[in-house]
Amino acid sequence: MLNRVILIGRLTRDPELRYTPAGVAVTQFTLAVDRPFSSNQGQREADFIPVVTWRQLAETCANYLRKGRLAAVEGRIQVRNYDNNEGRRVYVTEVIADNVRFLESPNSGNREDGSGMGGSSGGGSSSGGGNRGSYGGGREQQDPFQDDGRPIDISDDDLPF
Amino acid sequence: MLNRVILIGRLTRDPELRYTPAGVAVTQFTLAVDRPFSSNQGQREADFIPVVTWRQLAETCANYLRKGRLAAVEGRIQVRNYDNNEGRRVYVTEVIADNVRFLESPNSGNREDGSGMGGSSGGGSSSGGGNRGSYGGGREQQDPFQDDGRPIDISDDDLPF
Amino acid sequence: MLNRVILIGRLTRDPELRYTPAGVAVTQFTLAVDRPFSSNQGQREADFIPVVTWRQLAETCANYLRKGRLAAVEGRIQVRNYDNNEGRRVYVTEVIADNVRFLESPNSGNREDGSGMGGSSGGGSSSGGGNRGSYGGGREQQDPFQDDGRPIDISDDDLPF
Amino acid sequence: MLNRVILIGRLTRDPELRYTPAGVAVTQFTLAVDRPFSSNQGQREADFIPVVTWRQLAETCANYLRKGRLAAVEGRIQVRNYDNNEGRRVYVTEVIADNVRFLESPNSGNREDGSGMGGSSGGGSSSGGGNRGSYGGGREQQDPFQDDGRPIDISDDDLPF
DNA sequence: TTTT
DNA sequence: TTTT
Repeated sequence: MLNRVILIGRLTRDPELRYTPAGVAVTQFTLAVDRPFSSNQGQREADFIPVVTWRQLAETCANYLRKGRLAAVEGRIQVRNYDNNEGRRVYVTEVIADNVRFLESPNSGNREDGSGMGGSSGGGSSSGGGNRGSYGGGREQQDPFQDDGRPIDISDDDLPF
Repeated sequence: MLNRVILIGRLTRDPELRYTPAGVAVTQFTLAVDRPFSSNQGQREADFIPVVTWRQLAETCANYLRKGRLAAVEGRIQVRNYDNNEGRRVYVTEVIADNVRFLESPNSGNREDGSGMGGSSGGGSSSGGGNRGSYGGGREQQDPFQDDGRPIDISDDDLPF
Repeated sequence: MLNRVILIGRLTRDPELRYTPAGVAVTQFTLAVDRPFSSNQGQREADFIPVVTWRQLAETCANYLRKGRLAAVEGRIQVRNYDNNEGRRVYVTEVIADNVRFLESPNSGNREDGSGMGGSSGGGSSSGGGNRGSYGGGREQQDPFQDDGRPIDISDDDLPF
Repeated sequence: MLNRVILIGRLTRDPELRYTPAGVAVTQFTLAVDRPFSSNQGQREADFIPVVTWRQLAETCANYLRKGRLAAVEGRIQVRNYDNNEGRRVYVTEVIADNVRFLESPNSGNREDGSGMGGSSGGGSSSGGGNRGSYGGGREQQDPFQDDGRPIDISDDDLPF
């Protein structure tokens, strides 16, 4: 079996870093990836694809990625499910990333930022300022994947790899 | 932007061929893709990933793929949404395939079956017999993506590419 | 069968646009892709991977890519061979791209430049002279991209896709 | 940077297992991957793509793969070079695989044979093995996989990953 | 022959 | 030098 995904897109929001009860870092963000064609209403649309990173990569992503930034993500598709408060089973599809490249950095001019893998995470970074604008430069699209009341259940059982 | 997925897995059921009002073929199936590691309960798990094909490729898949068969799929992740009968917005993530390889065929011994792309679709649907076996050879897992009451809304607006 | 490559790297030189006798555009460039680890001498190394694009994509690449620019390339590996002037068979491996993303542009600040696919090529077009070399097609072929004295002939038989 | 290749094809010969002086296993084989179109002489052609695997994966490939078998390979493109006996620099392009799937097995009927990885179970960690080491890393290297009179030396410096 |  |  084989399950491989490669995406290039922009973050719809700042990444969210959390920790499992056992202290393992998890970061979630959503990538807006423009579709390669226009809709028949002539608009360019995007797919909003949830991405999850774990451990060191999670820390690095939380430190270096921000809303609007361009990133390349390598990983696999994972489908998990939970029962919501109406007793319905809900399916959640995410890309579990094992490699993230930062394709832009605000302060280093126009250069690639380095790797999400080997990168020493350095300090808190977050470099302030950042954060303008709608994700993709202009269109006011909405990130559908956030605090919509879904129970958040990160457990240490969810560790991939 | 870039959005590329490659999967190898087994069909959880026979593919479902439908037509849009304008007569465009669409085929949906789910691929069970084993995870590359075991859960911490020591079980091997799988992701059940919905795949959609259109037009000629849809016809070919409907003709040649069957429950339990191994296939390779190339495509892109698409996230669409609709409002369910409780007025909640539901997000559906699918792989829109533009290339499918049939990695097994029941009657040609142990050989690859050919391409889903250029393949002359040949005749009649091959419906016969089909349907033995649980998808992954043994485990009785459940395909979560079927007739669970979700409205099916294939429209001609959904044509990719 | 399946053959898919995705690269992100920097151009080692300006791209070279040429035309087949029938006027089909071909652009060649080399991508320097850093390896994901350091050598045991502690140096970071790169692979230098030749990329070939055809037709509209070739024009767009010639117009928008330059030495040092970051690009994402999607395509397939192609291996062709020719007999050199010593009568030895030489094997040439290239990535035939069907999609190129420009991940930096010098004049548009810090934004992605757009697609290599749908891009209107705009200005320069650079039609110039060039023109020989059979590329990719039959057997016993010449490498059109080397001006080191080997015979060159690009023919229109060499069009992929 | 990013460098990802996925291939499905057939082995042109039995794989060749060797060991470095330090006893690290290396296996080389060539995958014949049919092109997705016919030549203008109407023939279907193939690319013959050299694949290299290391360590445990090398042993597994040597044990389970044979000439003619269908396999899926995931890895990265590596370009190394050496100076041949005429003093010319020769460039060798190979896919360094980190995942191989056996898509056919002769004795288990028509089923997929399993993974080339041998996933460690347990919850966390896994990811096995050290890192670093560039295979074909330094400069001026020999191609260890050709017995045509060129000097052979696989060194332990060549370990990838 | 290589990019940052 | 190539597989089916």
